[in-house]
This record gives sequence, C-alpha cells and structure tokens, in this order.
Amino acid sequence: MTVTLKDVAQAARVSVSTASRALTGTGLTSERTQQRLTRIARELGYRPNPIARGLKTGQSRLVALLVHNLTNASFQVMAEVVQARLKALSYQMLLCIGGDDPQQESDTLTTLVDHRIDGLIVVPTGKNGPQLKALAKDVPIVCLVRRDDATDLETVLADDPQGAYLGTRHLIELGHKRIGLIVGRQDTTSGRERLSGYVRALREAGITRDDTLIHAGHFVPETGATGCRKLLDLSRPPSAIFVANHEATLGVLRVTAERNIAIPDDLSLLCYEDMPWFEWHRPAISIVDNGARDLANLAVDRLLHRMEAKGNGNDGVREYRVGARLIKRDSCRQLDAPVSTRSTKPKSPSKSSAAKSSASKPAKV
Amino acid sequence: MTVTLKDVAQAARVSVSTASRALTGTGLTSERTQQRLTRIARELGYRPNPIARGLKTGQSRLVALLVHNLTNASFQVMAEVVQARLKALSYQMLLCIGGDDPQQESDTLTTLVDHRIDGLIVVPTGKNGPQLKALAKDVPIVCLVRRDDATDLETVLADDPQGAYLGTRHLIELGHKRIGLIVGRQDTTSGRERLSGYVRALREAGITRDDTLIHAGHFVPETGATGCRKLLDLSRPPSAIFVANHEATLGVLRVTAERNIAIPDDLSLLCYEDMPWFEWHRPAISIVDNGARDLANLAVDRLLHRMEAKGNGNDGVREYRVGARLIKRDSCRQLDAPVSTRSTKPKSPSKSSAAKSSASKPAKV
DNA sequence: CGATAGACTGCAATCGATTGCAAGAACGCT
DNA sequence: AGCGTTCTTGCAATCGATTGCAGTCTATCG
Repeated sequence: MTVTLKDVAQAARVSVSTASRALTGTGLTSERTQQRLTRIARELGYRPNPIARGLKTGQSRLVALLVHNLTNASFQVMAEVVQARLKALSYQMLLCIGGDDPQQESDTLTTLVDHRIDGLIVVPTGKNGPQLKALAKDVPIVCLVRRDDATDLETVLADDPQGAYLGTRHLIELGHKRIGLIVGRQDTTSGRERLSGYVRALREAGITRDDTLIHAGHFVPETGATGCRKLLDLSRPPSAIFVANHEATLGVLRVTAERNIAIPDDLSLLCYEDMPWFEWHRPAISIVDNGARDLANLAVDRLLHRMEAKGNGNDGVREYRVGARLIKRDSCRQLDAPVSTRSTKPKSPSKSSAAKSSASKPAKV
Repeated sequence: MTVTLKDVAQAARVSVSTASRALTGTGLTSERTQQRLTRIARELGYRPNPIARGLKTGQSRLVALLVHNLTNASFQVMAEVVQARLKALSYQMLLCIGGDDPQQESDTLTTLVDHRIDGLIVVPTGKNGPQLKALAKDVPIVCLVRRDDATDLETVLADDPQGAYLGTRHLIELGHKRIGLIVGRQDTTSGRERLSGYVRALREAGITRDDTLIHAGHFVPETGATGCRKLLDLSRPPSAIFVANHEATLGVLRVTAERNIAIPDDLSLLCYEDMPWFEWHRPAISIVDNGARDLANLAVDRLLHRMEAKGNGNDGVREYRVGARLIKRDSCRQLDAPVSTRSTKPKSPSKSSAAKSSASKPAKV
C-alpha cells in the first residue's frame, strides 16, 4: 500500500542502504545519486516510517507533555506553545491529562515510556517521585510549574514568591492595609510560596500579619466562595482581596456578585494567573501573570538541551525561575481616593432602576 | 538497558517465539509455561516495546484527536472524554491543535499518518477534503462537530438546527418577540444551521423574521461586541439576545456591562455551549448545551467500531446527530412579568451608593 | 506395540528502516 | 603503468517484536 524505502531503491536501481543514505543526507553518497533519489522519492510519495526508524534508532520523535487538566488557562497556553515549538522541529507532541491524580499520572508515565518518547515535560503531582527518578535515566525529563521534592529533576518554576510579593505590594501601594489572601493548599509548593511572598510584602510595609485575613484551601472554586464569605464577614473586613489560588477566582466573583459588592469601589480584587475572559470582564480583572508562555518556552529549551546532550545535559542548574509580572487592569482602586463619581451614561435601553446594573464602570479615569 | 523479550526468554530457558506466544496469550502454549513466563516477565519488569510490535503488526496504539484549539470549552471536554475512553483500551491519545488553519491541519494530518496512528477523530477545517479522503483509505477517520463536504466521511455532529430552535423557542415562550441573534459565519455548517433553527422557531410562532436583528460574524469576541452594539442601537432594540456564536459571548457580556444593562432585567441573554464559569457568573448564564460529552463519546464509539471492522465498518449511516438541550439558569426572564423587585440584601460592606453594583442579583425567586 | 493425532515448542523469516564493513570505482601521484 | 587514496555503493546484521512452518513429544487408539 504505502511506499517503502525498498520501493524507492528498486525504482532507482540502487540498494536500500544507498537509498537510505541518500535520503537522510549523510553525505556518504554522490551528489548525483542523492538528487536522483530525492526526486524519485518525491515522485513516488515516499514517507519514511517513523516506527521502523524508531526501532533502529531508539527514537520516536514523540515528546510528551503531561498536565493536570485543560481547564486551566495556563495549561492551555503551555500546550499551545509546546506544540508549536516541537512541531517546528518535526516532533509530535503527546498531550496527556493527568488530572492531578497520582495513580493516573503513574499509569500515563508508564505508557509514555513504553512508547519510547524522546522527552517529557511534566507537571508533577509530587507523589510519584521514585518513578520519575527512575524514568529520568531512560528519557530526558523536565518538570514544569511544580517541583517534585523526591527527585533532583531539572525544574522550571514560576516565581511565585515574587509574584505574590508584587501583587501584594501593588495593593499596598494603592493604600490598602487590610488585604485578604485566598491561597492554595499549604502542602503544595505554590501554596506556600505565594503565602510567603504576601507575608514579605506586608512585613516590608510594616503591616502586621493578620491570620484571620488568610484563607488556604483546595484548588476548586468553592474554596474561593467560602474564603470570600469568611473574609467579608469579619468585623473588620479587608478592603482588598488577593486571590492567589487560581481556581478559587470563580467562587470569589460569585460571592461578591451575590452580595452586590462593587469592584473595585467596594472591594479591590487582584487575581493570580490570567483567564481569557478577564480582560473582557467588567471591570477587567487585574492579575499577577505567572508567565505561562515563558515557562513553556523555557521548559522546551531545557528539554531540547537535554535531548541533544544525550544524558549529560547537567549544567549544574537544577531550578529555573520565570519572573511574574503584574498586569494592571480595572479591578483594584486607590484606597484613599474618593469613590469614583464619573458620569454614568445610561443611554442603553435600561428599563430597570439605577439600583441594579450588571457591572461597575471601568475604574480608570 | 531495558528488558526485552529475549531477556525474558533466556531467563525462562525458552525461545523468543514461545515467550511471545505465552505473554500475548495466544493459547498456543501450555498453561504451565504461560504462567511461568508471566511471572518471570513481571519479575524482570518486562514491558513490550510498542514500536517493535507496531513495526510487525502495523499498529501503533495511537489515536489522534485533532481540534482547533483548547480555549473552547467544548474541545476541552471532548479531549478529556476521548483521553479517558482510549486509555481504558490502552490506546494513547495524540492531541493535536490545528488552529482552524488549513495549512496547519494538512501538515498535522501528514505527520499523524506517518506515525501510523490507528485512528483519527478530527474537527475538519473543511479545506482539506481531498487529503482527508485519501487518508481515510489507510486509517479509520471520524469527523467531529464539523462536516467536510468534500468527503463522505462518517461524521458526528451536534444537532445545531434543533439546538438553535430550542433556544429560540425558549425565549419566545418567555414572551420575547424581538430576539437578536448573533451567529457564526454563514459559510460554516454550524453558522447556517443555527440560523435556520432560529428562523424555524420564529416562523412556528408566527413571528416575522427581521434581518436587522441578525448579526453573523467570525468566531471571535469582537463579533459579539459589534453585534451587540448594533442590536442595542436599533430604534427598536431586542428584548433578548441569543448568542449562538460561542466565541462571541465575551464581547456581548462586555458591551452589556459597559452600558450598564442589567441581565436579565433589561435584556435576556441566552448563549450557545457552556463555559466552566457560566454557572458561577451572576446571573448564571442560561445556555443551549451542544452535548460535547455525548459528541465525544459517540465519536469514540464510531471510531472504535471502524477500527475493529478493519476497513468495512460501513453501516450505511454517514451522519450522526447528538441532541442539544437547554440548560435554564438565570439570564433569561419572563418578558410580560414585571421587573423583579425582590429584596436586595446589602449586608455587604458596601460603601458605595446603591447606584452601582458589580452584578444583578440571581433572577430565580 | 506401532501408528497417528494433537499439543507444544523452536527455527527462521519478516516488518522498514539504519549502519559497520568491505568491495569496487575513480582518481592522483611517482 | 603501478600503487595507494578517496568516494561510492552493496551486503548483511540489527533493532524487538510476531508468526508460518516444521519438528518433538506425549497420549490415545486399534
């Protein structure tokens, strides 16, 4: 059915080995035969069989990316970046979804290595350290976003301490003194690191840490809802909330909406990691960008480096940090300034009273 | 490095062929040797090499899913479903992102077939019909969500005419007579079909179609924004907008927010396809669910069927439709009923005047 | 007790490439 | 012309499995 190297060789009246050498461009064939074979191969529509080649060379030209899910916008971006980069090098990306579940991660890892992937970028659950460590002997691995403390794998991390610091400082500079923090579980690196950045910014500003303003929880929207309620119900509620647990954002938005809390007038809101709709939201939501695109690019760089180095790509560096940056939009307001009194333009066919509107206006003047 | 079948055979003092037969369970070996080999293989940690096996059997145990992007929530769901289903059958999913770009689609298809995938589920751009047709001779293919008219490939489609009909009828039943429609490009199947469903519902209700209420455009948020503005600026603006172009939803939401239009009090809003945050949004957004989960499951069913049938899985059926369904949440209101006057509970630390709130309250009583 | 079917097992070819080794061709040099 | 290089090319082994064919061994039957 399909054209094999043998067919090409026969058509050109040379041996398979010559054909192979000519087509792979080893420089071991004469200029003339090389061109002739290239032409014939093209005419016949020959396409090398990666499976056969892989059997011999031990390579598959497959690189896997194992993430927790595709719901998280960061992972989407990363997947697209990785796919684009790899494609340019004629690798195929194997995108796998591990669901942040150790068992599933373990199964997937096994399958992947069976398939003789040439490289792996993984967001580890942290529960399969030994396995990862063992696999790393066979295939280049780079960890992404999370570190697996049980291994000494090269890891590309977001600079969470800095990101949380930047965000918190931004709020402080806007005059906020009581800043609520909703953050991830404290048994994860990112959870701990973001808390530490928050604390550092407070300390630098001479604000004493108030633990009632801190809510840590699982990576689900409910965490945001309960955390937000808890914060709002305090006798002295915060004037700003920093949602440093990405998945919790939805919960926070819902609670503020339910309670008719105007953002940023009643409450400033700063979130961690972007979502595609954040800038379409009214008010557009300010964020700390963890640099998903940069993270992915760096991870690919490091992986390729290791793949080329064939087992000794140890440059000594074990951990890379990608800087976070603040993206100011409209959800945080200067605290000491009076509540904005810009002109509302109700030229829309608004039949309802002014008492309800579906969103506050942009905070920018 | 890794354990091969040969190693297992040697350890068991049998030939490779016997080892192979015992481990693959062909029933051609004695019970005893089979068990013995299974045990030894396990002890040695033997894992068959899919590449070598694939070379001989012509199978790769790789099934590809080619979608446009991962931003679309439907595609996310589909990817997760496909991955889960395939995994249970020990296939690996190759998730590829085509970007709705014909060139990229074409390249990707070539690569995939080179890798000897065992099956393919593809959301076609519609511009690579000939290629798809040719590939279909070598590998089972099922089209998903979109049809490629240049082929006669088996296709699993959402029932867009019905979905749009259901949605429109819902709005009509709520008393709406002027219903704006923001829909996709009319050179796509889904764009045309959704428009037709909308028109049918109007006709059935005896409402004459008003083309000024219809806005068709590209699959980007901007389409929603311009469409929404256009509709709102009409001398007789609609009382409800049906956003049947998924990507346009963000634009519509932004414009309504900017203009302080309360949903559903001032304007009812119905969208097509879910997004994870729709039910967290205030008001929770009613949608027509295209059944992404069902679509993906059916596509997998059909693909597996064809893969097993080995080239003659032609059951005569060429097109499958998966029913859409309406999910009522809080963004559509009964038109003739008075604007809701439920008690607002501003127990939140609202320092701002009542004139602004970040969202309207839930519409449900 | 010999013949024969049936159950296991092993040999060797095969899938489609890559690659070490050696033979043959072409060329330059003295 | 003779000899040694350098280029090209082909032969054959190899990667790690699967599988047709044939041979061995046991058991069963006449």
